[in-house]
Parts: sequence; structure tokens; C-alpha cells
Amino acid sequence: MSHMSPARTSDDLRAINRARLLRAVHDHSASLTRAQLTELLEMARGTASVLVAELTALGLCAETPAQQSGRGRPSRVPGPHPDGPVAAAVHLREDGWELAIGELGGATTTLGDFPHDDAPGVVFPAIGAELAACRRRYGKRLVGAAVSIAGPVRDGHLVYVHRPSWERIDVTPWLHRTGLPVELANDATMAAVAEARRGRLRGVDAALHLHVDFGIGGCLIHDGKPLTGTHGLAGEFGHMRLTNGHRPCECGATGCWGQEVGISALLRDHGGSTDYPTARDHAQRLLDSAASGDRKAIASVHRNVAALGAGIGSLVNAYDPGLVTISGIGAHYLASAPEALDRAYTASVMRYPGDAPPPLVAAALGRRGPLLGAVELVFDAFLTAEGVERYIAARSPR
Amino acid sequence: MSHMSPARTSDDLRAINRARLLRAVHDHSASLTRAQLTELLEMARGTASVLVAELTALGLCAETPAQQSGRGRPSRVPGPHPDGPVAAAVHLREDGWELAIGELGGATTTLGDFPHDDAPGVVFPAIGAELAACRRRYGKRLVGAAVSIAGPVRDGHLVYVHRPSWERIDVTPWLHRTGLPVELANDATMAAVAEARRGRLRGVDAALHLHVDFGIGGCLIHDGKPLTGTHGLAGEFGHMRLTNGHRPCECGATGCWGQEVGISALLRDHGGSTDYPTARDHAQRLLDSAASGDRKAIASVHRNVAALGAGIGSLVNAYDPGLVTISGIGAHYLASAPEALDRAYTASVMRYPGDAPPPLVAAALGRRGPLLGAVELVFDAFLTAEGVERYIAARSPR
DNA sequence: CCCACTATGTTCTCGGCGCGAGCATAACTG
DNA sequence: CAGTTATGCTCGCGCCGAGAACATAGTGGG
Repeated sequence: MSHMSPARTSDDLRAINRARLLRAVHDHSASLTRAQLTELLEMARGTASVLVAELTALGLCAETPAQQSGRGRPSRVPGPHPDGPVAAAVHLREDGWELAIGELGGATTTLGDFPHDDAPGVVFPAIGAELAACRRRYGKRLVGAAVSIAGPVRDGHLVYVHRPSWERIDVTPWLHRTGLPVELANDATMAAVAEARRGRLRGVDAALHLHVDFGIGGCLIHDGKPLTGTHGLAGEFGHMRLTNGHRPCECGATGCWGQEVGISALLRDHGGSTDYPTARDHAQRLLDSAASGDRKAIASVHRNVAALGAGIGSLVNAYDPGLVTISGIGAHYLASAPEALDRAYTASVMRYPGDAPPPLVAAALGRRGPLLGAVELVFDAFLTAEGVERYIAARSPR
Repeated sequence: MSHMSPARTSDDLRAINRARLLRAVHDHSASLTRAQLTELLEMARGTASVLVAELTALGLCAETPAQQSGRGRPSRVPGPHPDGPVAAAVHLREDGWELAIGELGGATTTLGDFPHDDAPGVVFPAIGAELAACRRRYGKRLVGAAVSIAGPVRDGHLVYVHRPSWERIDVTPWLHRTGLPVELANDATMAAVAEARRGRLRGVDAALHLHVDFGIGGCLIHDGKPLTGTHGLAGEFGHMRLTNGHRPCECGATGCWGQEVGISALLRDHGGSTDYPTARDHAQRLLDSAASGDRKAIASVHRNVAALGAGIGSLVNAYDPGLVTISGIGAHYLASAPEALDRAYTASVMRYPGDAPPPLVAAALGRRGPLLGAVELVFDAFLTAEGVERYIAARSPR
């Protein structure tokens, strides 16, 4: 069903090539010279010349001299314009939320880090207010905003909160007043996007990213884009029954993988307190104990690692990813117990004759992933023929 | 990473619109009038006029009078040209293989149904020879071929055969001589594609198709296209550990879902023979017994159904599909034991407040799916700007 | 120190494309 | 049978990218 192919008229051609150029600048972190871009995009030099001149005049990009040049006329590097388009990104964590601004090429600047108390009725209005302030500060330069949230988000605006009890909250009223398109998405999804664009999953056509924290979330990447499902709820791998578990889960099912892997499972297994605010510290101490040889801690960690590896094997069978990245406490396991993880993984993955299963590696961006992915999500919507056209139309007085 | 966007030069524009037009004709089963196509593709009437005239002259499509017309000048319906492009499709089943020819719009004609004895060294040369005959018969009209196989296929040409023992066979030598691009893929993947284009999954942006036969295979559909993974091995949902199984599987892992669901599991549970050639008949008798009230048969079927439903719940949590289609014996379960299936399904799917899980429905195309999907796969490669250009270039003497 | 070399940027002409207005056409309608 | 209506066809127009010719700015060998 691809009759909605991007090009139709000769006008569209210009819009498409504008967007292609900006997209290439962004994807290569504003490091390519104009000559390299011309070759990459298979354009005539004249076309690139006109396009860059136009985009510069419109304030969408700016050229700076290339650092090093060889023989020949020195080329220049198109990059972000000082008054060019920017994206607002928020990462809502359990203890606070960070607001940052990203520009063309992916450079981000943190504008603030605000603590919060867990109440959605307070947090989301605060985020909305801060985004509105951004909007006033940056004006039409601000092309959109995205918020990374540790939890399921439906259709980009309905947040499921399970504390104190499961509830679905529509955040539109608080965020719509910003006058901006604000997209909400799961933090694991965002982290996967960041990893696909600027991390270890770059250039991998089919990949799996897993984030292990209190439970497990993740995202499938296909051609650099996240698979979000019909409502953006995809990636709840922690709510699959992958490891013969029998424990009831707060989602209503039993035996969920997330009950066997992650910080909550680790603390429960070890017998420590799983109280929310301090659980992460307890887990860290447990990991430290294991590192210094505590038998009981080691056993708990290994059970967690085994459940992680076994589940990944099933997921690999289902998706055939070229690479699997892991973040959160899972990245720690990858460093501290690689053999145990690999043993459980290879035992549960299909053994095709003559093939090795895809490697498991630590995510490159770690804690920054959800924020950087949010920036990418905003730019994804902007760096299209329509998005760039709209930006130009909104800024030119007629 | 979308700098490889389809449109670059004004020449490309014509190629793209040609492909868009043919794609629309194909996707709507050659039922739209030229006026409807013009509106659908948002073209100027003049543009459509020129394009259709050109494509007709080149032998890519032919117009026939519309059956019914209202007021106004009667429009005509562009459809397959009597000497237009065709696709060869093969469905390799356990007892035989079918060869068919598909034309623009999706109409297929069976050319032959050949029995075979399970030996890859005999079957694939025979398929290759028959495809070569097709090539001679249709000449350059034949734009490609695809073969649906009940089993994993790596990179479109390596077939995994697990009888008598696991082995990887490269079929390229047998199929390359046809002088055609021949794509091999898993039958469940092909069936999912057919379902997405001409069945129940049409227009569903994220969907899951499951085929329950001896075991379980399936495919995720995203925007009408199958998710094949890095090597085309995705969809082996039957080799996930989804239902707390402990049985060793021939894949090397234990507890695979496919050991609990499907014909093999059903017969094993009931105590009947699972011998290969006659197992399907045994299963059918077992289902008949259950339908006529046999307690023991009913119990076996219900255990199978429960394992099916439970696994689907996990998969739905992971992908957030808008709809799930089921074929094979699973479609039978859907008709004969809908409550049991739904009970197991809803017990294992995440219960989000206020949302209903996606419906489970029987696939529309049934046994024809793998063949029709193969036709679609060939046309997918053909109905692009490049594919159509290549076809035109190959047929025009200069 | 200078000038040939080289890679890149700029300019301009040319062929091609889709748009859209105006006209032609072929049914239906009363 | 003439008015109505939806569609097909023709052609001039504006715009786009290709590509050639020319301009330019550093490099590096002599």
C-alpha cells in the first residue's frame, strides 16, 4: 500500500531534496562537507549549491569552514543554524525530569533538571508549563517536543500509571496548551531509537533493544525506526511468559518475565526490601556484594542473569535481530557475568546448523538514551518534505 | 536514515508515478476506474491520461470498459495486459508443490500440482526446471518467482531441513539457472503478506498472523510488509518458551511453544501416532471425535487451545497488534472452541484499564495464502520505480 | 616564492515533468 | 432530443534537476 509515495509533482521534488539534505546533515551529526553530502545524496553539484544556499537563507542551516582540508578548493560543512529549528525533549524519571533542547545534528543542551514527587497531576502540568516557556523562548524555532516515560503510553498521549493503582491518564490537557505537538512515548522505545541513530544499533536493519530496570521493557528496531504497534504499546516484553514463571503480575497475568528479571526480582530473590524509593540503592549494594564474593548475592544475581538470557533467546527466535543491545542493570550483567548470561541465552536460542546467534552488547548511550531518542523522534517528524515545508511557510511572512 | 528517498530527479518523477499507478491498480485488484485512480493518487487528469496511454503502449496494462457507469462520460478500468508482466509462485507443501502464475491485480492461474517425496535434492531441481520452463514460455514477461516453504529459510536461499536430520541446503544452484530472481521464504510469512494485501489484515498497520499446523509459525506485519528479521528467519514463535513447557524441542532448546500447540502436540497429548505422513488425518479424526462429544478428545483439544491462547496473549503484549489472524488448525479452534481460546488468551494478555485486547480472527485466505503471498512478494519487487523501469528497458529494443 | 594542480563552488542552458484551463466526448436524464 | 454531467484529451506554463563551462581557493612541487 504505497501509493502515498512521497513524490508527485515537480514542486514536491524540491521539498523532498531539501528534507533529504537536512536529514543527511542530521544523521551524520553535521560532520559532512557539502561535497560529501553531494556525493552521498547523488546530486549534481549545482543542485546541492542551490539547496544549501536556499536553506541557509531560510535559516535552516549554516555553513562553517571544514576543519581540515586537503588539496583543492576547501569545502564547508553545513550544520545547525544559530536561529535554526530545535526540538524539546523531556526524560521523566522516577525521581525527577530533565528538559533539554536538541538542534540539527543531534547536539543537546540541558535546560533544567527538576525533582518531582510521583503524582501525575503535578508532574505533567509542570512539564507542560516548562514546555510552554520553551515555546515562548524559542518561538517558531521549536518544531516539537517529546517526553520519555518509564511506563506504557497509549496513542502518544494516554499514560498508564500503576501507582497507587492502575489508571489511565490523558495528559493532552496539560500539554496541549504549549501550542506544540508533544509526543509521549515509552523510555525504552526512545532509548532504542537513540541507539539506532547514534549508538550501537546504527546501520543494523533489524535489531532488539532491551532495558532492564525494575522490570524489562524494550523495542524492536526495523530500518532505524521503532516498531510501536497499533497504539504505541509494543515492547512490553516483560509481560511475556518466557521463563516458566508462576508468579502473579500486576498486569493481571501470571508468570511474566519481568517478575523473574530486573531489580524487583533480584531483591525479592535475595530477600531484601523492594520498597520503591530506595530499591535501586539496595540493588546496587547487592551487586557490589556479589562482586566482592558474597555467595548468596552471587546466587541471586545468577538466577536473574539466567532468566534474562533465557528470555532473550526466545525473543531472538521470534525476531531474528542482527544485534541485541541491553541497557540498565542488564548492561551490568553483560559486564560482570558474561558467561552465565551467554550460557542461558545460547541454551534457549534456536540452534540453526552453521549459524551463530546474534551478539548481545551493552547499549552505547546508557542513561542518555531516552532523552536523545526523544530528540530524534521530534526530528523524525520535522525532517520530512512536509515538515520542512511547514516550517518554512510558518516563518516566511507570505 | 532515509536519504535514499525515492525521488531525486525529474526523470524519477515519471518512473515513480508509473509505479504508483500500477501499484494502485494491483492493490485494488484492477477494479478501479481511471477516474478513481486519478483521485486516489491525487494526480491531474492530464497526468493520468499520459501515464495510462504510455503504460498501455508499453504493454504494462490494458484498459477495459467499466461494467457499470452512472452519468457522465463512462470511464475505463486499467487492468492486466494480455502480454503484461506476470509472477511465478510456488507453494511447496509436504506432499507436493503447486506452481501458479499471477498477473497484475492478483489473479492467479495454477499451472500444475506436482507430487514429491520429501528429498530436497529431487524437489528443488524439479522446481528449478519447471520455473525455467515458465521462463521460456513467458519470456521477459516473467518478472520473478517466489517459493513458499514450510520451514525456516535464511537469506532467501538457504533452506533448513530437519528430516532426516537438521541440515542447511543452498538451493541457489538449482534455482539460479532459471535466469530469474527466485526468492524463497517461509510459508507463514507469505501467508501473512497475502492476508495483509488481500485478506483480513488489509489496512491494519500492525498485525500478527499465526499459522498452526504441526507446530506454529507466524509473521508480524507492519504497514502491509512482513518483518523478516536480518536473515528472514523471524516469525519462529513456535520456538519461544511461552507456556511453561519442559519438553525438549528438536531446535535444541526446551519448552518451546510449538511442543504444546499444533497437530504434533495434539496427537502426542491424545496418545495417537504422530507418524508424519498420516498425522494430519489422525488429527482430523481426533477433531471429529471431539466435535461428536468424545470426552478424551475434547480434553486434548482444550489443552491445545489453552496453550494457543496463552501464547497469543504474550505475543500481543509484545507487539500491540491491531488484529491477530490465525490459519491452519488454529482457525478450526477459533470456530469450534472460541470460548476456551478466548479465556486462555484474555488471561495472559495485559489488562490495560479501559482497553479491549485485539480480536483473534480466522485468516481469510486459508490454504491459498502461501501461494498468493508469493505472488505479492514478486510484485513488491516489481512494482517500484526501478522495477518497472527495468522491465521497460529490457523490452524496448533500445 | 610562485605557479600548476586539484577539488569544489557557481552560473546558466536545456530537456522533461506535472499542473490546470479549456475543449471534446460519451453516456445519462427528463 | 437537448440539457446535464463526469470523464478524457490537448497544450501552454512554471519549475526542477542535470550537466557543462567557468570561477575560486587552498596545496605542494620546483
